[in-house]
This record gives sequence, C-alpha cells and structure tokens, in this order.
Amino acid sequence: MPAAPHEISQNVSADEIAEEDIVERIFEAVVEQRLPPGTKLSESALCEAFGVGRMRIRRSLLLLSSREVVELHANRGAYVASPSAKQAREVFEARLALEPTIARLAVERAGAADLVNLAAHLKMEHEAHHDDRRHEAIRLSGQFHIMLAQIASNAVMLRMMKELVTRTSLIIGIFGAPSVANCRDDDHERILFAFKARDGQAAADLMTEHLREIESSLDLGNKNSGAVDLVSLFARK
Amino acid sequence: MPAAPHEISQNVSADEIAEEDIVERIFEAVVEQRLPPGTKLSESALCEAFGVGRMRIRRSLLLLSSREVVELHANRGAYVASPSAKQAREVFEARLALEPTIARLAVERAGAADLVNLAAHLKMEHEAHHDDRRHEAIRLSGQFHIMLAQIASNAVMLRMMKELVTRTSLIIGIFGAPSVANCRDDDHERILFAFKARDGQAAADLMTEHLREIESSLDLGNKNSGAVDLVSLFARK
DNA sequence: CTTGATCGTATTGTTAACAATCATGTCAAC
DNA sequence: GTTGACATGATTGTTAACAATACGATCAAG
Repeated sequence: MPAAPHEISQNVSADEIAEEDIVERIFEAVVEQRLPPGTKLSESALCEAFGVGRMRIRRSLLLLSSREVVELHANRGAYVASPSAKQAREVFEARLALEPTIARLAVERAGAADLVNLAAHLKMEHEAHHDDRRHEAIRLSGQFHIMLAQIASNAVMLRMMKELVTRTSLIIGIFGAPSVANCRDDDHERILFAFKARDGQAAADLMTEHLREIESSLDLGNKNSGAVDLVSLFARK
Repeated sequence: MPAAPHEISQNVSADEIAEEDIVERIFEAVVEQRLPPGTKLSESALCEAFGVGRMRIRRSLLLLSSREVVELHANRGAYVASPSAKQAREVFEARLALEPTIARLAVERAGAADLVNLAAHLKMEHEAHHDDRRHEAIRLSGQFHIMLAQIASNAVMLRMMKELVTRTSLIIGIFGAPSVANCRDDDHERILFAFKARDGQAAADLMTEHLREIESSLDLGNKNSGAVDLVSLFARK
C-alpha cells in the first residue's frame, strides 16, 4: 500500500488521482515558482490539467486554502496566495521557532542512510544551481528543509514545514530581489557538517542563522498597506 | 466586519453559518472532551445540529480532517480522531518546539490590557476548577495557551496552536489518567508572574517545564500496536 | 478621451437526484 | 449455539443540471 494519506483508504486503486496528490502537485509548482502569487486557478483548467471532476478540484482548492497557499474569493475563484509583509514575517517567525528544533532532532535521529541521502541531495542542489536550472534549484533548496523534518520523524512538524516552505517560496517571489538566490547552498552544506559531527546544537544554530539570512535578504520594509496594495495588486504577474 | 476568516468575503451576511464557524465549534467540543475520540460524526446529524446543508458539513469535515482532528474513512464516514501514542509524542514535540518561543514573544509584545485579560482568565480557570465545572475548566485551560499565541500576534502559530491544543485534549482523553487534571493551573499562574516581570526567558522555560509535566503525566508507554488497537477501539466512549 | 451603464458570457456556487458502499438483522447450515 | 451467507436499509460519494454572481465588451453620454 503506497503511503495512504491521512488514513483514508480511498477507492483510488489506480483509476483516479486523489486530492492529496493534487495538493502536493500544486505545492510543488508553487515552490518552484512556476505558479506566481496571484495566479488564477480556474476550476475548469485544473479539471483538464489533472483529468478529474470538478468536485475533486474543489476539495483540493479548499485544502490548499486551509493551508493559506491559495486564497478563495467568493464567486470569483481561487488564486495563488500573495502573502503580505506581515504574513511573511509571521512565516519566518514560525520557521525560526520550528526549524532549529527540527534540525537538532534530525541530527539526533539521523541514520547512516540519511547522511548519504543528504549528501546526495546537496550534490544535486549544487548541480542544478551550476547548470542554471532555476526551478529545480529552488525546489531542491526547499526540499532540503523538508528532508530534515522527515529525518526528525515527526509527521506534525513535517506537515507544518511543507506549508511553511511553500509559503516561503511565494514570499521570496514577492519580496525577494530577483537576482539573488533563495538559499545559499553553502549554508546547507554547513548544516550537513554539523550532521556528520553529530552536533545537534550546531545544526540548530546554523539553521537559525540560515533563516535569518534569508529573511534579511528580503525587502519586508513596513510599506504602508494603503499604497502597497495597489502596487502589488497591479504588479500581479 | 466581524473577523473574516481567511479573506473569504462570503455571502454569509446573516443567513447561514460558515464552514470556519462549524470547524471552530467542533474544535471547541473536542477540547471540552464532549466529543470523545472515535465518536462518529454523521453528516445528517451534523446537518441538523448546525442547520445547514450537507455540502457545508462535508467541507467542514474535510477541513477538520486536514487538521487531523477527525479521521475520514471512505464510505464509512467521519470520526473524531484517536491519536496513537506515536502521534501523541509528535504533538508534544511540536508544542515543545513552538510554545516556549510563543511565550517569549508574548511577553515581549503583551500590552497592559493583555496582562489584565490573562489575570482575569486565570481567575475564571480557578473558579471553574473549584466549582467542578469540568468541561469549562478544560476549555479554559486550553484557551490559556491559545491566548498566548494571540498575544504573540502571529496568525501562523496561532492556527497551529489551535490544532495542537485540540489534539492534546484528545490525547489526554485517551492516555490521561481520568482522575488527574489536565493542566495544573498553578503552572499558568507562574507563567503570568513571568509576564508581569517581563521576563520572556522565564516564561519560555516555565512553558517548557509545564508541557513536560503534562506529557509525563500521560501513559504513552510503548504499547505494542496489535493489542492496543483493540483496547482503545473498544474503550471508545 | 474618459466615464458610466447595459447586456451577454463565462465561471462559480448550490441543489437534488442517483449510484455505490457498508452496516444490520435474519436465516440456514454445521 | 455459533458461524457463515444473504438481503434489506441507511449512509456516504458522485454526477449533472440549475441558479447566482462577477467579468468583459459594447455603446452612449459628458
């Protein structure tokens, strides 16, 4: 049985794609920044894209909105979320609360295979970055943080991290300088060193530093909501 | 405009209750342990209870399942979740990662009114406890942790905490000794002292200690899944 | 040239009927 | 007396048609 979501023993034997898969796919597309903030997600288009009925798309969009990755506007449809500066700060604050602990737990619980996987992952990150495969580089960069949560073996925090990483991609898309890379993979490398040294505290500290670096590379200046709303609204896409 | 959920400007002017409200109500009932783990939530019953159509109930149940407060079993309906010992440990691990930070931030950001509200809240807790109003005492005890997240002014962590507090009530219902109280309100009192002293670090430390106390009061011993499933299954209600 | 209104179209939201699945109670067989 | 099969009833899941709302274009007025 392939990783049943939630515990729903759906009758999705091989016929159709499940809501969780659709959610996951859209998460991925958002992380890779192929779905920019504000993008309209029309039901009919998604039905065609995933080859499923409208009901399933509707449920998927509801799930996505409950994780604040899409915004539902009554009678107007679903749009990829456009986090405000305030929301951006909240996301980073939550990540700063969670991820140092996750890093520490991951170090404590990592097996030999995990270290191998992390090393292989960093290699892929490097390559994607070097070859200018931007989408993949971004995805792998986020994936690194997800992997730590997986190694920490905590489903609750893993789910939280998937949401936070996805929203972070949206935030970088809005507030990040277009030229600057999202994660300096050097940081990830340093964290791997802490893993090899089995130094949980060092991993936690490096993670804190890493997140602070990312946040400070953004322009979350207190733009007064009045004018900014118009600007970011019309700058959509 | 009364606190629009998500940002949906629903056409729920005064006619009908929104999904978010239903979710909130069920959260509350679970926190108060009036909906024990495993309770069946039939659609027709909920339709009648809330006076809404089936569609709305269905969406509410989907949202509740996405927060792991109810389990959806295909073709069999929705049931209040029964967290496993493993899930219970994960919930506490997540709380231990989040709440000390929340406590520290709350201390930093609390205004004079917040201190008054907290003091008033503690008084209500004491009274409910003293008067043996068990449901209310439990609800207030959980509410205290929610209030800290509100004072910390972080919507992301607030949402996470609502989920975690609710799931904690389920966990205590399953693994807690029936006689013991959920939160010793003395702990809450001590945390309030830290607020008055504006000592964020103390609040964080007290919170850590508080959570550890609660977890250690539970019986999360590694019961082999085989037998426990039957026991907890028949112990339903 | 811009502003405002009206209509047609397209998309979303809801309802109700239908199909499928599972639980319950009865009955026969061992 | 217990176990298995079977039919009935109830509950969930899906589909499709319908209603409602918002968008876009066209056009007239200032």
